Amino acid sequence: MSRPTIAGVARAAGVSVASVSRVLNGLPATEEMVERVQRAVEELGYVPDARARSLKVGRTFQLTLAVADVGNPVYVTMMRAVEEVVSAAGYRLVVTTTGPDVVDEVALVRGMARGYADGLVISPLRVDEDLIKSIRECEVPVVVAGNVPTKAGVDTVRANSPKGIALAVEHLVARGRTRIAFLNGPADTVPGAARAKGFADALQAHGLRPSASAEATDFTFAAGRTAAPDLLAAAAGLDAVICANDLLAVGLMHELVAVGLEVPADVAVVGMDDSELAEQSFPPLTSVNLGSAERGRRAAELLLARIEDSSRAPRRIVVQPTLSVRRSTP
Amino acid sequence: MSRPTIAGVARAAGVSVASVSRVLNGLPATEEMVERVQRAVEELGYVPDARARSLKVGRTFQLTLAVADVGNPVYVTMMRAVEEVVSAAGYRLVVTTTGPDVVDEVALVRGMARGYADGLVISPLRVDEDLIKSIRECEVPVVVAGNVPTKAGVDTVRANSPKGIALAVEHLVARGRTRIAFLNGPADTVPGAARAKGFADALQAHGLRPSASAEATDFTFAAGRTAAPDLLAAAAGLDAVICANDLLAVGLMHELVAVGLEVPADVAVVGMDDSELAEQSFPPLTSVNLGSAERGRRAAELLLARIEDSSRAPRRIVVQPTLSVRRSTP
DNA sequence: GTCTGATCTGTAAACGATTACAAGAACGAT
DNA sequence: ATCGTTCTTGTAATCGTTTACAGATCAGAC
Repeated sequence: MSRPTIAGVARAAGVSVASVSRVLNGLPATEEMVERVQRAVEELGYVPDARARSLKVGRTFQLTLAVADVGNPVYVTMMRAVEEVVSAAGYRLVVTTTGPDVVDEVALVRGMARGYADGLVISPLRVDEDLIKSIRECEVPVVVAGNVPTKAGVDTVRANSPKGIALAVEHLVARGRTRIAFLNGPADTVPGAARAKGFADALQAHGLRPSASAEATDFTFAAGRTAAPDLLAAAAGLDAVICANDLLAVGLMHELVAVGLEVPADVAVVGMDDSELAEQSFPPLTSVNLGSAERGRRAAELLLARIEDSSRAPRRIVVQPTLSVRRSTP
Repeated sequence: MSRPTIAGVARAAGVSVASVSRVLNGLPATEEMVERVQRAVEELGYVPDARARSLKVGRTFQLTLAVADVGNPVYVTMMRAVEEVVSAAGYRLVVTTTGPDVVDEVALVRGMARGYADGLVISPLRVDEDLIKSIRECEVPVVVAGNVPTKAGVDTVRANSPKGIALAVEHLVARGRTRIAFLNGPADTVPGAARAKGFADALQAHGLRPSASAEATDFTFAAGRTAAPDLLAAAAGLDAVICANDLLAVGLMHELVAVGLEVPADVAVVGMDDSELAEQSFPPLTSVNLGSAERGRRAAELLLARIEDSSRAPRRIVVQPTLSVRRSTP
């Protein structure tokens, strides 16, 4: 005995399938009709088939979130925010891990044409012409959580990481630190490039020169540890390090302790993302809050809005950073 | 100009829709036929519609993963493992957050009848008769990542947390600690109950009595901090604490430091889950590895296997724990 | 009593794929 | 030349909904 269909309900209730559908979708019907249909639905334990409904209405009530790595706490924060907005609006969330390669991202965006989801939030690490082209031509609405050129003409929600780094530098300078180094992630990524430039500019604004900078091979804890010795070797006597994200910062702190340097007494450390890890690390990490939760929320809202009205002009939202001061800086 | 359908391709190629479908699905066809269809597909940029396909074949090629809280690093680990297996098998992953309430879990399982996914991996915090009933009656295969009674007759993959706690106790005793306390999460959850009992049994096996125990309101960092003072007040002179997960352990360590106790010199701390946080915390946290990645992997494999063959006997897999010793214990 | 309009319900045609079945082509064996 | 077999292709039914359209019912106005 297999699942009852709407036809079975109609038969049981002695009405037409159209009437059943109407009652189920809350369209006007007589009291008696509603009553009969509901009884039949109850009795048979009928549940409408999402597949059939999707085909007919052309919507799946699913949205996709694509991130490079679910292990990064910043994506967890975003994901939670997106999930919240999306499920409140009656959508399910499909989570996809793209990995670091842009070709996989392009393939993903192209694949959206299959229509398994009604929209996409993508947070790309690396962006190229192909990716932008695929996004513009995508069958379903796409919102980019990240930085793409204005001329791309797509909805975006991005952080202002140069400004964030400026906040960090300002804070460090105010506390008397001047020999400031930068531990970046891969510079060929969009955030990596933006943060490198932001760091250079921020130091210049204070009349300082970079004490040193190093580039980790990834935005991960392990890469942070690995890159730390290089950074320390390059800059004798540095008194502060700004890191391109919290994982790198925590990795660095472990190495600092290992070589006998104290945080923040000897070296102040600032992270970025203000993820849960910043609060949990020891000492708790001063971190630039780039608004990942808000970016996730806004991106989801933008996507929902565009699904409602596909003709609206593309919007570019910038979420401003704040600094969460904790004990890793003096 | 909207998306081309299979009919459009057929027209462009001058063949029937059946032939197009066959070529696309790799069924036998002449060289010329394959050639013509592929050219037309290429030309029109045709991509098959997942919604229509789902309706016809009765499969969506999606699987759902339901966890209580995506913010918990242990679920991130599981999720990554599940995603890997599932996407290698050509499925997409729908991630759902159920929250702590069992009624929401039941609603979720019932909702699977809508057929938006071909299977479900659920990791429930709290389990009751209703939930088990809904799982048994579910329209699609369900694998429980967690502990449910054998008589429930469902596929499960679970950890052996009592054994894990025994490992922790053994380790602490071997290092000369005897005044051991336990910081649990909510005892009305399945893992909470199992771990409380495991702790009591393990101490007894060593002829020890619990130094103290406390119950945090959640398995979170914040709850760990909040519960810490109670624990310390209840047991003057404790020399070790085992925590029901890593977040609680890290929360506790922060409080220990705050009251001037040193880890591990004064108090040894052991976490559970061996999540990435254990490695990242300072000092790095000795933690019971309950095999979350492997549990995720096995659960996904079990689900795929059951989708292939729904008549196979339910399997119960137990993943054995190991202890990752780090510097939070002497 | 008839007509108009509004309101409710049913019939049937979609949505876009897969696939059972039948028809046609090709080919070798007799 | 005919027949049977095999292989390829096309026609049309089907999956389970939604919804355009038309038919039925009914109330109120004349």
